[in-house]
Amino acid sequence: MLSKKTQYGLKALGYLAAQYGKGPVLIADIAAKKNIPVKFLETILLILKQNKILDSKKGKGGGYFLIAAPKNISLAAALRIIEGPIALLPCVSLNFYRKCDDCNEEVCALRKVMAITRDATLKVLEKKSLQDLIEE
Amino acid sequence: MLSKKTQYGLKALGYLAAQYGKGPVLIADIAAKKNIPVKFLETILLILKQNKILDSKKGKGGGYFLIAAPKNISLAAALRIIEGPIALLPCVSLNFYRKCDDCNEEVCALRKVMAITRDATLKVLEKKSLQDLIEE
DNA sequence: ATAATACTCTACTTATTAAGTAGACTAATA
DNA sequence: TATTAGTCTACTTAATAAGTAGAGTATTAT
Repeated sequence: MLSKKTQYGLKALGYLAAQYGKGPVLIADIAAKKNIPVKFLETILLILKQNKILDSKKGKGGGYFLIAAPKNISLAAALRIIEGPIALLPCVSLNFYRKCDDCNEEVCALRKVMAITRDATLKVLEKKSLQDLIEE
Repeated sequence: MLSKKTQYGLKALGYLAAQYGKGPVLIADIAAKKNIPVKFLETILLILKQNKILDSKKGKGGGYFLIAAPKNISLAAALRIIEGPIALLPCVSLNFYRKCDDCNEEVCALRKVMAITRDATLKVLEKKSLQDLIEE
């Protein structure tokens, strides 16, 4: 299950996607509209900025905004930044690979199944984008 | 990511699948072969027994064994018992549904995407079984 | 019967992560 | 230069993960 942090982050991104092209949006605005604790949201947006999904402006008229068009940012990319690995086991993660404690990766049956599962999940998440998080 | 508990549980089930039909297997045996802390494994196997995946016999010649043939137990079923929900959000879980805090489920775009993701993941996990966890 | 075997159950402990908060600091604008 | 608004460091609290200890109960062999 996704952490609250990730859920908040994706909701915020959906809101910013809807406002794309309309200039910076206040943290407080997003927090209010999406029912997210302001201080918590600050840290989430900062992480997204450090990872080149968002940019920001300080001072009056400032706020956060998407660097790229919503349809060009996949949910997989967003998820990896906020939540971490998408795979169910570290040893089949494409972006956060870690070796298993002591199973032989060539042989491990669990690994094989989890790699297939990862592919199925990724096929959806790589295709879907922030565009798909925009509410009517 | 799956918890250690779940990884241990699935490895143990894979081992029991390989021994299916050969009578009870000792906890200590499984633990030794699969490098799992014995006491931890005890609690995991007990949960699987309470959920009708395994049965056990006490005393000499005792141990744990699968109730049904490995190919008749899906990974989805095993995962749900040990790990819990397979979906990424409580509001799209088929077996562990919980309402989201304050988003409108009819409208929520995130929910829609996560339901599609769940379906893709389940399509694999429902089809794969303990048979697929048997090592050559 | 009874000793040995092996699962069962209650009750911990310890470490890590999740979730959120407080407050000072820095940059941009009017 | 005052106001606005994001940035950064450093907490706190609660929950969950991961594992342990030890007594109890059922079964089998002698």
